[in-house]
Amino acid sequence: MLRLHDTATGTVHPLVQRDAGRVSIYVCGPTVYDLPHLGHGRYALVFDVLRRFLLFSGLEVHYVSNVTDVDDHIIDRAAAEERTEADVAAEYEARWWEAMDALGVLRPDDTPHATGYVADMVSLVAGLQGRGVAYETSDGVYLSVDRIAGYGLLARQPLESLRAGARVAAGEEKRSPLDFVLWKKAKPGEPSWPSPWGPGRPGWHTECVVMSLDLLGDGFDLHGGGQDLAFPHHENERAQAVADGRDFAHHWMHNGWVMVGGEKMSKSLGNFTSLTDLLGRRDPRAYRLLVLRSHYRSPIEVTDVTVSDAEKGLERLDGLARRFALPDVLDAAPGGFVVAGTGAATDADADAVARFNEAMEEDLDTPSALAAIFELVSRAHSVADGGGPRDPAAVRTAGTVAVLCGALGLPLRAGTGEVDDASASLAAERDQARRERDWDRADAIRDRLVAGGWTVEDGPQGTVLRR
RNA sequence: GGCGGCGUGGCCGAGUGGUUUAGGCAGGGGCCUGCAAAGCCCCGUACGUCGGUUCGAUUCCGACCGCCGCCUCCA
Repeated sequence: MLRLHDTATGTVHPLVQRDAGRVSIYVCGPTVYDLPHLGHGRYALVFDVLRRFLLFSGLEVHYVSNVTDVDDHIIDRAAAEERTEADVAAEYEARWWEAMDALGVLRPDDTPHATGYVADMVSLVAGLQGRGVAYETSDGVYLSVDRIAGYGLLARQPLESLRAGARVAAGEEKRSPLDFVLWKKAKPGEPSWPSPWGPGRPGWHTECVVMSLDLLGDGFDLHGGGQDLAFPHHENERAQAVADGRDFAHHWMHNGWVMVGGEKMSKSLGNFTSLTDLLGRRDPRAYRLLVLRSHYRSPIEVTDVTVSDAEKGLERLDGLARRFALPDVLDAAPGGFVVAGTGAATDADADAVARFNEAMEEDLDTPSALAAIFELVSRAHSVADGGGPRDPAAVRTAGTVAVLCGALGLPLRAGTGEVDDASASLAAERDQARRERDWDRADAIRDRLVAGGWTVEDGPQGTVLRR
């Protein structure tokens, strides 16, 4: 049984399933007004790994993640670029999925869009107003936070201390500084939908309540996102659900920051690197490995050094795949993973698989899970050094590595990459020179290849080139 | 001001009240190799500071120092 840290309690406890064998998850997705940055990439990877591990464990998963396609940022960008809001949202949503595909993040089972749920949101807000927990002002409708039992649950502090630190903007008509907007009245030129309060648009915190409950139902298992969503976003979602008398998420999971030079990466600090940029320059799998190398709740530094470090780790895994010509296991049906030879595997293999599972089940301890994998890598090589790459025990161990990596969404690459004709003929020339024991010529050719960016290895069939 | 997190060997980064090590990267030595590369073997007595509990603490408790974050849009 998977145990996970729960933001609501501050403890690690079992992820209880409302429906046995089936896990329902809602993860807050992107607001599509700009390129995704590394922080988006991290949360997407963290929850992708969670989802894959649940599938790997034989569970069914209903994974829902939204796209916020109506929002002030989108409106601002559209105005600045003299485009429609829909046009801006469509462009950046497309860029989002490109990045997700590059990262190997599985598509959600459902991807609700805020604009598709406006009528339901209006109903919710009207209902809240009817119950007297929401009130109208000149610019919108707000929720009265002090009417909510347990407000502050996810912030992990009581309402009073939250209120003490709250900043108050001038000219606000809110009754309490923590009250938040449910509905925004449209200004001229802004996109709008009809409502009892006149034309307007929903506030950000409302969409996820409506969409998660609609698609997953009351009392769904897990709600997640980046740490910065815990408060106020998730707190406010929960507040609405509570006020509406609904049973909301039973478990809350939040991942830690991407840091830059010791500071949180964020839009407001302007210190962000776009995910699109990183994926264009580096092996996308390196970012996944980098994310997996630290615990999901710890901050991670993403720098050239840490990315390079991850790439070298990846090289070690790919090296194993090359030696054993391991197939790409990622294409296997997500729920159909079978741990290679679990029954027939050596005790050492079974032990490593057990350690992998135990690590993952204890709050997704991916660093320890990776340690188990790397130990298998060493042993596969070690056994093959004695019995050759066809040695059944070595092959089985290597296969286990591929399966476990697959469970983490990390495909291994056995190929050496495209080798151009000129380089291939140089390699052939070198092999000829080596057969003639003309070492000077062979080494000169190798130097040329290395200068051309190749890694040159002597394999059983002669020179092997790879980038 | 309130609340929370973190401080592990050159770097990254798990974990644990003591008996044998996380793991990766880098570095040193050896094996293999025509030489390399890849791979294998061996190597580093690390746990912020000061106290306390304990037979024994990096691991528990307290204080302190330092760093980071949330309380505002933010993954």
